[in-house]
Amino acid sequence: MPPEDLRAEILRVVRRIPRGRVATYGEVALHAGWPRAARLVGRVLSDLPEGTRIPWHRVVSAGGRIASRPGASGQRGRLAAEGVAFRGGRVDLGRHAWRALPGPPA
DNA sequence: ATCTTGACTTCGG
DNA sequence: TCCGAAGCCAAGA
Repeated sequence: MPPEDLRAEILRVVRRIPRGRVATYGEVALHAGWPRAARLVGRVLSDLPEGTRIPWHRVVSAGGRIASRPGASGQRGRLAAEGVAFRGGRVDLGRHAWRALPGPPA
């Protein structure tokens, strides 16, 4: 599957992440059909226009950490506005993971 | 064609 | 828990 289709597929996956839940880059890549393309997910999201309706803020790094980049704090704010709980600077995946439960048992 | 650079992940110390 | 190294895929120089 060429990168162009992969991009569309990634965006499709991100769009289905429900409000109040989060998914990791690796997970999005997995659901898009590219198990090891986590970095590409980040690349695709970085190309999104400012006014996009894609819920890019619901995509976080492994373990619920917010990816380092300019604007990271804004992402946290958006998530908090959706009711996502944080614990020690990390998203509480035990309560807000979209599907899998990568973190240790609560 | 080779090297560097990322909104990444996992493993080992 | 924090840090560094290695593996990862694509794009740009």
